[in-house]
Amino acid sequence: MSRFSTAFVVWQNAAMRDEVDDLVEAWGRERGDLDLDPVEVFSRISRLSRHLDLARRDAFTAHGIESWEFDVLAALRRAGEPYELSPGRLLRETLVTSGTMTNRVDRLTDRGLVQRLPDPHDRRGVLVRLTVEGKAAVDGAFEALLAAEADLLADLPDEDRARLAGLLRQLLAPFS
Amino acid sequence: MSRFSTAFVVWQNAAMRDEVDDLVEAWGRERGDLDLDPVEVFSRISRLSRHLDLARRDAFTAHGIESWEFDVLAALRRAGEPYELSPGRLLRETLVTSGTMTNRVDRLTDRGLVQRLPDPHDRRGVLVRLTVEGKAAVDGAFEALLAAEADLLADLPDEDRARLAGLLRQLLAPFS
DNA sequence: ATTGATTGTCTTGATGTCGAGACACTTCCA
DNA sequence: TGGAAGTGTCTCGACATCAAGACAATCAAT
Repeated sequence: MSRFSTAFVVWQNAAMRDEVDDLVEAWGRERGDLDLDPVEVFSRISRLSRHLDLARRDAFTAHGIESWEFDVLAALRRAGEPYELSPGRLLRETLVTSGTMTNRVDRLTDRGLVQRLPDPHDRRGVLVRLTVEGKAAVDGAFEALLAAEADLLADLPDEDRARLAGLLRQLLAPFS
Repeated sequence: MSRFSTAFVVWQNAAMRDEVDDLVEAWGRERGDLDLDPVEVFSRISRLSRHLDLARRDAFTAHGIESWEFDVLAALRRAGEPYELSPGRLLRETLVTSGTMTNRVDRLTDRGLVQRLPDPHDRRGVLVRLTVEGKAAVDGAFEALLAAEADLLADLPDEDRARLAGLLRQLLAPFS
């Protein structure tokens, strides 16, 4: 199958139709003077992102946590032992503002998933540490997320996945 | 060039590195037991979507409108003459709730970009119609958006764009 | 040592969105 | 023709987020 995946893709593309095809068709009727190629890529990325958010939400609620909770817990989990980060580092990782992060850490503390500790090296600072319960929650949720995402990729041959990841990397790299 | 574009991609992938490579590396250190392939695709889609939102915001503010305004105006514009849709149709197009749409139409009416009309065929209903000013605003903003998005695609050869769009369609089609 | 600038965190007020419910009109069927 | 179910829109209360500013501790330079 992998040797023929490109032909397979071409065949599928011809047969398959998605919401964005309708969108492009409508714009083409109204603004035939414009090159709509960018819409073919970016509108699909936006819509996939929205669907993905919903899939994430579903996967996480089965594990009793919400998406924003996962974002924070996952950043701490990725940091490795002892699973500690400053609020400032957390808000840079998760791209939210400081007020939002204060609120999030408050609620995660109430739920017993993280705890706040004074930073021994900087008396202005605080460290947020994952609790044992928090680590278990994020590990379970991450496994559920990977399973849900793997389902979404099920129809895509390995070779196409790698190609897709590579093309997306080319788009994303300039931002990093 | 087109004949060698696949090899070109492979070479670029080897040379280029993005934020998600770091993310996957960190997860791999902590959870080497998991298959992180889905992250390579979906995390890039999420992050690109976020960057794209910012690029959209920039392109639109240059034209004096906001992203949520564009979403509503563009749905009306795509509908074609006479640029009218019901609030219910608008909220299905833009995936927001009815309360949100009421609020948005209120503000767009205040700005003179749309007007509310009674639906002649259904006395329960209302039609939202693009004004002349609204049509000019959305056309200008759309052109700016396409230009900004074309910039983001500038480094990607035509063949790769088409391949990327096709792969994304395969992921998106099951949702549609 | 003292001053000034910087960094890190939290507080406050405003805003946009969602979800649930209310209300009006329409459609269907007896 | 009458009543019930359905549809379309709007209102209201709760909530998470953001932006700006306040406050405390640290660092750098004289």
